[in-house]
Amino acid sequence: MKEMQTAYDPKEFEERVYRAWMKSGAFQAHIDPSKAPFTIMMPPPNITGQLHMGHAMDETMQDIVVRFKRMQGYSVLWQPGTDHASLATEHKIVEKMREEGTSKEELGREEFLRRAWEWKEQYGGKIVEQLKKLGSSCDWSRLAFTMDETCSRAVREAFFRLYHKGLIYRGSRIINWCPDCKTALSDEEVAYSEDAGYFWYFNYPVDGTDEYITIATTRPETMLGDTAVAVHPADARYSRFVGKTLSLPLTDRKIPVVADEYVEPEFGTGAVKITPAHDPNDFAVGLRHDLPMIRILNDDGTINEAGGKFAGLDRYEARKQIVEEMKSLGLLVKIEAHTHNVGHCHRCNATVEPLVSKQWFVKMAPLAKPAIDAVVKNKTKFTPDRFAKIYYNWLENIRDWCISRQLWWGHRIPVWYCDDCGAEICAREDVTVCPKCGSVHLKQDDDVLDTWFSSALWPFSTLGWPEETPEYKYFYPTDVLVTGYDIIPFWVMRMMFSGLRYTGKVPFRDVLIHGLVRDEQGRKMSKSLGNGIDPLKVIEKYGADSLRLSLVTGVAPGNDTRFTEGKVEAARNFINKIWNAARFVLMNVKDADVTADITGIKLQPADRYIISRLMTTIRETTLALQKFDLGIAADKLTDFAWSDFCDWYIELSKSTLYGGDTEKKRSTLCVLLFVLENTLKLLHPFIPFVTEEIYGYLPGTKGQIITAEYPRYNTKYAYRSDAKAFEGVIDLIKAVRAIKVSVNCPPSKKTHLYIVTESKRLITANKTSILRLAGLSDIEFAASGAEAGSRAVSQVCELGQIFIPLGELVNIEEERARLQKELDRVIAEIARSDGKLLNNNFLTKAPKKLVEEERAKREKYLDMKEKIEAQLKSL
RNA sequence: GGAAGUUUAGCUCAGCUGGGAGAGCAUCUGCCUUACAAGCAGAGGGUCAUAGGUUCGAGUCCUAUAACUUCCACCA
Repeated sequence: MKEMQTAYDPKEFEERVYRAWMKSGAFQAHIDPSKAPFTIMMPPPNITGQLHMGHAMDETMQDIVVRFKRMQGYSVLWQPGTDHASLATEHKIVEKMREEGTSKEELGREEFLRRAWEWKEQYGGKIVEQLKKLGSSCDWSRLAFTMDETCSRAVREAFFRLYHKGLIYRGSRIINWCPDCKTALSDEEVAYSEDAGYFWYFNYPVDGTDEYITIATTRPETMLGDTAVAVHPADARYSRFVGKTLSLPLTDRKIPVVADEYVEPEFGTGAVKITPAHDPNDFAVGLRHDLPMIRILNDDGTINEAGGKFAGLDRYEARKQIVEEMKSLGLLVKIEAHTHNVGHCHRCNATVEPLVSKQWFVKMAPLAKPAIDAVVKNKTKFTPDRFAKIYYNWLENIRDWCISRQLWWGHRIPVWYCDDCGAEICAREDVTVCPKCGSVHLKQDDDVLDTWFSSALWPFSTLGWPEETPEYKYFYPTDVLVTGYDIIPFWVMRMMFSGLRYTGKVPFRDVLIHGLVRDEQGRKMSKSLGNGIDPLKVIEKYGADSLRLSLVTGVAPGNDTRFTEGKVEAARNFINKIWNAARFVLMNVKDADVTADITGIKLQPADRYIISRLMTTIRETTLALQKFDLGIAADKLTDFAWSDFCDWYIELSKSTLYGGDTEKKRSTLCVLLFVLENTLKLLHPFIPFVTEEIYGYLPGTKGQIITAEYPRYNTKYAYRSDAKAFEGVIDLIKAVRAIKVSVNCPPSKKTHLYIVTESKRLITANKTSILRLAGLSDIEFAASGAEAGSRAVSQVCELGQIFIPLGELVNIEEERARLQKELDRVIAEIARSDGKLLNNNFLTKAPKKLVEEERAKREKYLDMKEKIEAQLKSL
């Protein structure tokens, strides 16, 4: 048998183990009617993406669930893929072209797309390689891409269906425009932030009088597009002006004063300039009063011809000049500092301009309703469930979704316009001849779709929808979607209404939401702050298993977590512990012909104890994983493995392993192997690499741990009373250890122990272990403490009263103080117990079992009190 | 303006359907005990944000308050 290295070194095997998994086909999903399917769709990372901590956590959580289910015998599909990320990718490619001294306009659409695909082929798979380093066990043979043939067909189909149901329409609306990306954005793609700005107060002259109306604005340049000033109908200050016209300064236009309830008299001056083409509220006012719309901005954020002499200036330069000019005209009243919410492009952070533009929209109201109902009716369940509220909140207030983007990289809108008859044709297949007039002069819409339009179809487009493929029939609907709460509006919501609309089913039954990974100070990790930590570097230093474990321990579902290297170190230390425990077991097994089979073996008390604890751990972790409580599962497991198995059982096993009884030795080895093997299986979803590696060293194992059966709770091995009894032995050992430390007795000095007990059999049965772990030379049963001599230290523990004669080591005063402290503790316990038991309401209303337990405790403490008092007296 | 979350040991955080406050790190003490010093044994440390309420019993449920975080809406 090959020997394990002395120290845990993930670098030595992680890549090798991953290759073996790939080669064995363990990740591959199979349509197997004899098994229940289990499906997870990986949130497709952008092809421009670099693996970050958010991915690492998201992937780890999915992989834990997937490996757990796979071991439970489900036919698992974890579907991987990447997203074309139209805006982000186009940005990147445009940037590259600029460096090469060219531009998309210069190259034209076709050449641009050719280069874009080339870029995708070259760099788009990078993130996939990074995911593999984490240990992600997805079916790479099914790697999908949002712009591949299958997904593209699904996009066409979806668009086609909505279009012909009137749920997709084209119209001129106020949309969010990014002047840097030069495209429309959806409401969700705009991030607002409180920015410091100003309030400029301008006077607009009232025609036919020498009076002015003062308005306040945060965006002076928009005055070029003003088509009215509005006041509240009930505002006495302005009522005499309603119906009059104003001369709009810097232009030759006359604009009316209108009355509209939208105006809040208390805010600003109570008079509002109305720019219907550049403000959503003004747009509504404009419609009500039939005002003209004057768009004053070009796509790049410069002023257009409507701006007269300001045409061609950048919006901020125009602002400066307009303010100057108003000042020189004496029409600038004052400037106030004012912080207000400004919308920014979530991709490039440029200030977004609301403007009227002809775009494609999805009508949301009819789609939102079923998506809400599905969650209300629990067809899809959020974990933690509080996120359902956030989901409702979004869908209940949702506005129509602007889906057209003025970009080239993406799914082109499948609509053609006929140059001859003006027909608008939406079709599944490319159109070359106008179905209305037979003309061949057709032009496809220039725009592409929002990336999220295709992501919304991900759970079924990857399975071949709209074809009823075997995959689709077997794996859809999917089981769990794992993602961060920040993605709910972009993706979760849209997959929900899309799934319901197109497939008639919810796309997933569970949504597992997690939080953000923050930095050590609790800040969001971001490029601009430069505080991001590269998961690949962490893997390089500590291994993927350590990173994975550190990302899920001590984390409550849906909560943000801080990443610290200390956590990774703690995880690494734990894994090293497991590594060495395995090494210990294997060293002792050597060539002994034993396996992890414990059937028919004569078990000692310690064996029953650890097996019982293993069973409890199996039950608890299985339950926690089923509820997606990954943090709790990890906690229970590490606690069991480290504390129960390593610190107790392995230490206990030494007394038989190093003893002469070969039969006992054999059975102990079996139990060690049994517990180790099961522990590795339980740990495998969390730390897959190291568990697989160790599993390979175990005698009698076949195949890989990744496809082994997940341990099952077996009542036969519960051994509840044995385990309970053995806890008394542990308590005894701990008591002796504590005493020895408290009197500064060196651990190496073996001492004698006297014990007054009724559990002689239990103690005798475990005598060698107790001697070894407590550092004793011998144990003697006594009728009373007197036999231990006067200079003995005593302690009341579960199995009885122990006495350790320590001779000159004992300082009577210190011992008296120690006992007094113990006595105080016991008295406090009795008082607590009395508080309950003397309360008649507790006796009558609390569960009987609880009352009985409380009575037993009180008895125990009373007994302890008596003994401690007697000991104090004897000193 | 609306909503959600957080507040527990020095730090970072767990704590499921209410029934004797936990972990890791840090601190202190003692140990190289032949798997592991990335370790072992032991110890100290908490008015569970505040105030009420429900209950025999509240970290846990309800109400209010405060502080912090986040999301949404938005007044030009």
